[in-house]
Amino acid sequence: MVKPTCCDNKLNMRKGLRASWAEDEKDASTFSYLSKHGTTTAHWSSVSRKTGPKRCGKNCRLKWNNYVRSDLSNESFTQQEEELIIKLHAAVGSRWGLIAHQLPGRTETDIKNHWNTKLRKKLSEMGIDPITHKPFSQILADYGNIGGVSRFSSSDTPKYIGTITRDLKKAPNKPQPSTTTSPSSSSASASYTFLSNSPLLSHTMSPVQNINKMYANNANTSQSLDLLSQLQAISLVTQGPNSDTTSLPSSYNTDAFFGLPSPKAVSLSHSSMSPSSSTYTNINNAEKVANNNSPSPDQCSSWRDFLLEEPFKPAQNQAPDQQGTNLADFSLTDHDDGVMQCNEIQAAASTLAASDASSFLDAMLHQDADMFLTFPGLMEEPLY
DNA sequence: AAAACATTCAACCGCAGAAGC
DNA sequence: TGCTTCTGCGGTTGAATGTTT
Repeated sequence: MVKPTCCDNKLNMRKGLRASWAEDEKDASTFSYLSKHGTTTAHWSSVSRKTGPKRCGKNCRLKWNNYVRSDLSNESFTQQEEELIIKLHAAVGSRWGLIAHQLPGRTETDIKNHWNTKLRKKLSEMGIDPITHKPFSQILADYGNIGGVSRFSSSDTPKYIGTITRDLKKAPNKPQPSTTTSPSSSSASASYTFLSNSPLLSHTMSPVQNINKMYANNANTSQSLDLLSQLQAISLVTQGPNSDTTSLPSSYNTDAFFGLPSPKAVSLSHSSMSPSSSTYTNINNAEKVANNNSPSPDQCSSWRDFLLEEPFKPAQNQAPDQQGTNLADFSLTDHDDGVMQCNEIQAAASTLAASDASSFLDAMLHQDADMFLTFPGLMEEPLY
């Protein structure tokens, strides 16, 4: 590890415990220059040389990105933003930078702090593990059922269980909020009453609600969303407020919990879906491909039942010639008929399945690279 | 009024990858 | 090719502030 120059005491850089920035530093001419010309061509090391008292470039960048930028919002987080953060966290984990790109005016530090101080606690109080987004009861049950073969590494297990028990202590000793579907279930989705009660979750489908569905799926099946779901979650979010949510067929009966249409309704609606609502269809198709052993949506009366029916299982026994399929070969963009091509989903699913053949680490790295190839927008510079 | 406790959030730290030489 | 520097990210810390006792 090369020690950054800013950490070299010989350079007399201002650092150390809470060496707070004075107002005159914040208003330094260099930051004024950045305000006018942007940061795309800025070299933070040279920026630091221009700021009065010596500050390392890293320090300047941090200050600029978090506090000096003019587009930052000082308003408290709205409920919609909180919902988005939770869902994105479920989809992509603690990648605050990625999450911050979806929330204009918010910095990753803002979001990280808000998560650690508010949302994390909020989830814990509802009996949901903020790390896995699964109910504590399910985590403990899973842990009790594994019979000596831990799904966690032996080094992680004590720490992880310790986290759960600590969060459990924070949870109130009262019954989980009842649901209108299955009172016996303590699923994470059932605990998200504050989400379902949100005025934002109207009967009209929105990208956020679509993520809700995947979120519920994730909470009941796997420790983290599979890559395909992550890609789709990000795709949905990046559509933002521009997505047309008004063109959904009237046949969409809302799910009792998340305001989702029944799988049957969606299944019946495929042929009449408008292109603008194809994202929803894409996900539905992807799930059908991924859960190829699951009952068809026609057999289930609600999304919850459908999703609880069978956990996600990667396709097995893929033909060898499919293993070379690149995830970047398929696109989530709309097709003329508004429905994602099934063979493209198949290609993605087989890629995920093929990853079993090599090492887990290699597969993860490969999939991560593919994700950014598929969504180059995630790597774009935010507009300041 | 003051001490104790809890919460917030700006700043710092360490790591890792990219870029430059 | 290897070393150095730059940049970005996520996690942690602790001073400041607010709330409770």
